[in-house]
Amino acid sequence: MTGVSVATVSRALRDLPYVASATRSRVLDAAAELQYEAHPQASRLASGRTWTIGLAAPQFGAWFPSRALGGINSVFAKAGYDLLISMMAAPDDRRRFLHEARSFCRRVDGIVLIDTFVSAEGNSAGDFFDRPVVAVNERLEGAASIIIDNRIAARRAVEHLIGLGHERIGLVVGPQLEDLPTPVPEQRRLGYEDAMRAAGLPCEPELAVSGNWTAAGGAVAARRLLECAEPPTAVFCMSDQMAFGVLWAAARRGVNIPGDLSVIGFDDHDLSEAMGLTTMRQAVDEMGVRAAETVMALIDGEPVSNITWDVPLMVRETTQSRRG
Amino acid sequence: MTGVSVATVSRALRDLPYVASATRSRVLDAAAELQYEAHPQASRLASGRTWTIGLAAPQFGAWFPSRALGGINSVFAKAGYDLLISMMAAPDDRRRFLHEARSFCRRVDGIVLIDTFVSAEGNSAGDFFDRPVVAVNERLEGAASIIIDNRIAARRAVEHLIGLGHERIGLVVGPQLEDLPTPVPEQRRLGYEDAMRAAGLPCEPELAVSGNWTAAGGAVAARRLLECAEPPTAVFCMSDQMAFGVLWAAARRGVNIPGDLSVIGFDDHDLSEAMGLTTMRQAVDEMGVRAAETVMALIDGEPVSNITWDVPLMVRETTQSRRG
DNA sequence: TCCAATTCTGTAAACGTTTGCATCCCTGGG
DNA sequence: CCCAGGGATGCAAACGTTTACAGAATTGGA
Repeated sequence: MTGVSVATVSRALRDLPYVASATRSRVLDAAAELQYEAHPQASRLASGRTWTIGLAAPQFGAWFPSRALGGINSVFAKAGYDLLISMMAAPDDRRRFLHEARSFCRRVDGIVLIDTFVSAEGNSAGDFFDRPVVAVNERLEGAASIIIDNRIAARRAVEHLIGLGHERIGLVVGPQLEDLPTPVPEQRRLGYEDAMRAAGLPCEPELAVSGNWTAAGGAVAARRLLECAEPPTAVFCMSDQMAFGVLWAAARRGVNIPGDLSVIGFDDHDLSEAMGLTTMRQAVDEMGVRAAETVMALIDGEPVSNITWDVPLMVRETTQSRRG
Repeated sequence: MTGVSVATVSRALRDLPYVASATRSRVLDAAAELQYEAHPQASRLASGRTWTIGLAAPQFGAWFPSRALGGINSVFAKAGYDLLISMMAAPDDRRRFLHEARSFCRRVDGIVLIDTFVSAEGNSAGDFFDRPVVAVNERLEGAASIIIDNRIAARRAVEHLIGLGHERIGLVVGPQLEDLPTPVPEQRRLGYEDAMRAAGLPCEPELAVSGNWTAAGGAVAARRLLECAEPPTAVFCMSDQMAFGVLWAAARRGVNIPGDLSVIGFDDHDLSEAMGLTTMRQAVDEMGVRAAETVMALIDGEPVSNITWDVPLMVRETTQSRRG
């Protein structure tokens, strides 16, 4: 239609140098008119670039990954990358995923790992992947990473309660999941203990109860705590979901919040603002955006970087200074 | 390595007929040893099959799509399909998506639409897509669909309350979103009115308040309802999230649930069981599984089908018969 | 005016499969 | 013993780009 060769068309459409501007605009016009666009598979085969980023995470139903997906997707959509997702819902899926990692790598230019804890299975990203990798919520040798400091954030949460005058402070813990060897619960517990010890307060074992990472578990935990001989005046929950359970159980028993019990969570879940829950904010979508930008930078040859994201305290209505 | 031609290898690896079983096993062994696998881009170019399914939805952060993603992904992972996602977070993304639909189609074998309401922009799936399409939560000409009957489900929810003796029944409505022309709120409202009318009860305008589809909005709505001259003894919320807000606001005001106020929601959100919320269950993951299976069936040439999914009533602890 | 450097364009060889067609081999029936 | 027919294999042409290389056209300076 333009009387020009395919090579020139290819160059014109991709903004490569060495094509006369008159030629370029003729090609562009023709392409627009014909709605022509390079066949993706063919172009991928010839160039070796897939223009696809692989995203691996445990169930996207979970709060963290599904939120992160939003941020990540917006960046890639703008940059022209497709997003290929691989979900590890079942307990053994992490091993399956790593087993198929070579195959996965062939169809992507870069990889974003969310909450996958690949480091439990090997030492370095290079053991599994031959593509640039960025890991969210995990340090992984050979990969860029975006994490938060769970220990310090937890410590700051508890310090907030201590600063309000609380001394008996309950801890609702999320258990270590069998199939997900995350250091998160341990780190958050250490942060709790750091704060308590620094304030000269004892860490009573009876004040640390499991909330199973769920709202239902949080409710059970709250009941346990409220039935203590000497119940706590404040509670730090390792997740907002568990905090919701605590709030709910307390409300149903007529325990006034924050009058009788201050509650602080961790995450800043979608519902937290509505519930007025004081919490530590994990800015998941921002972390997702940054992860996406980082993997694109790695693809462009920039060096590996490690980022620690800030976790601000969001003071709302479920914490107040101790009575009396 | 096996002394056999590439054509035979290709046939052996794909389980095609006309390859001797001895040859096949030699090829399979060699492939296993070399960790050989067909280059995806090359195979896609040659065969025209992309082995990819496109999934479009508004923000995956939302409850419905992120849950559906789980079911969908599990099916495709097993069947060997990749999943390519396209998210429509911003208000204008639906138009953008449809504008790029031709390009999207070239990289997928089939399409799953969740909550996209494409039908607002055109009459038929064929207007935009030249691939098999299954629409979730929407009827679309030329596409298979998986929907629920919002009107009947809402009616059954309200009938449950009426059956418990309630007569003043509040309605917490989700507003019609500007950029998402869904018939959902209208249908659920009609279901409410159907039930009320059938029982000879009036539909008081002051008992229908907006909850903005959020927990925070639900809390506001609850306050409005409780401040009525003659407050309702029961409330039907168009979503569980809004019901959470109602529950929360009621608990903070000392309104006993279900003693003073029965609450029923719609969705069966993850947190609903923990909260003991009576609700209408949308089995999202099952709908996702079915959507995935349906698109695969369409690809295999089976005819378009329309499925209406059942929405069972989950009776839990937030509804009880009217006092006195 | 001529030459070198530079910009522009075309040719053709990849890229790594799939698949139509031809060929060869083997088996069994006449 | 021959031949038909079908199973098994190989050959080579797609698939639709990208890109190294070569050649043509243009420019600027001597």
